[in-house]
Amino acid sequence: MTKTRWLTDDERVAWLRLVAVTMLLPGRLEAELRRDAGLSHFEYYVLAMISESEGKVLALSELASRTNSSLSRLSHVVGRLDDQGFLARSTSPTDGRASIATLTDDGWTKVVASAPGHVEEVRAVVFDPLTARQVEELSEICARLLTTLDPDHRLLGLG
Amino acid sequence: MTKTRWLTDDERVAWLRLVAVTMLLPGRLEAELRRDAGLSHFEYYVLAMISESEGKVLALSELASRTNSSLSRLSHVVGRLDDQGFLARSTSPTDGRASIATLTDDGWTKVVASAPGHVEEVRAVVFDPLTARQVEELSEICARLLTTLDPDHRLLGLG
DNA sequence: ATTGTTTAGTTGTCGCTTCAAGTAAGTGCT
DNA sequence: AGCACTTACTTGAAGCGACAACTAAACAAT
Repeated sequence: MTKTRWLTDDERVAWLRLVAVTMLLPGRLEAELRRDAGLSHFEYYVLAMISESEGKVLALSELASRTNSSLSRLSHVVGRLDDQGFLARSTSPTDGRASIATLTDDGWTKVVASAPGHVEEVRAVVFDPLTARQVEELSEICARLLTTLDPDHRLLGLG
Repeated sequence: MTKTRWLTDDERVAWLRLVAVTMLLPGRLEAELRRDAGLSHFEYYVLAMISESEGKVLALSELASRTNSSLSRLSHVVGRLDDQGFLARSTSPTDGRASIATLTDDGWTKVVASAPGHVEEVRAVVFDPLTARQVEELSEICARLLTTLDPDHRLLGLG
């Protein structure tokens, strides 16, 4: 049990601000999507990830990596999105264990309809308040943090 | 319906990284506190906020502001923390509607015992990977974002 | 071939958050 | 003083996510 290295005053302020951002930002995205698209941010993110993949098809395990979710969570959510007709599930022809999710036409329409409002919200909340220089810095800072948080680059496509 | 201002490539990368951080960071804090202290991050944050207030006493509505939670959520959580003996509820003498939460000795002991591990985790995940310069930049960037996300400074103490 | 292990997903249960409704105290208007 | 309105919670029901247990397919070793 070594002595705790407490935060300096500057670090403490930075930390409180960062925590505040991580508490508030998800709520804003959630609210906009819920209101304008009737989707949770996670549901939108799932559909968006599939829509950006080749052939609009993804295995659930790959989807779980990219969305930072457990397979259990994903299984429940994909089930609901299936019920709503935004995607379809099928068994992989090359691996009998794997389920693959395919975006339906309705799902694609949904993503296309939801994206502009979502992007507007992202601009309003993140990019508009920052200078171009700060966007660069933020990007670099997040990249550094991700070397610890996500050493295998499981999010950000490509495992 | 004006034309969507899509993100540039650089913005898109920055955005994906930021989303990844906001997805992963809370999980790390949650896991450490759950493991070492048996508390959720939100429970810890509630106790910490009370412990830092004058007299270790706070009205629930003030607590709700500082923790970015609904009163409903807070009411449930405070009920549980009360059951566990970490705080006590009482009615405000000056306002019959208001409940005030008081940290008990056990609650104080819990916060003091949990803080070092929490700070270590914060250092490991956020401050150690960054240069001093980047910490400054991050702090400034978060401050800018909070002008939109939290215009009334409801979080960060002082409304 | 068979046995054991790993991988991929599903399902049921529990706990927590949200949401809607309700209660009670305070405030403003007349 | 009386009435509507707002504020500050509390409570119960419903939904989502985490966890544990389970199924089934693929792989690895002998």
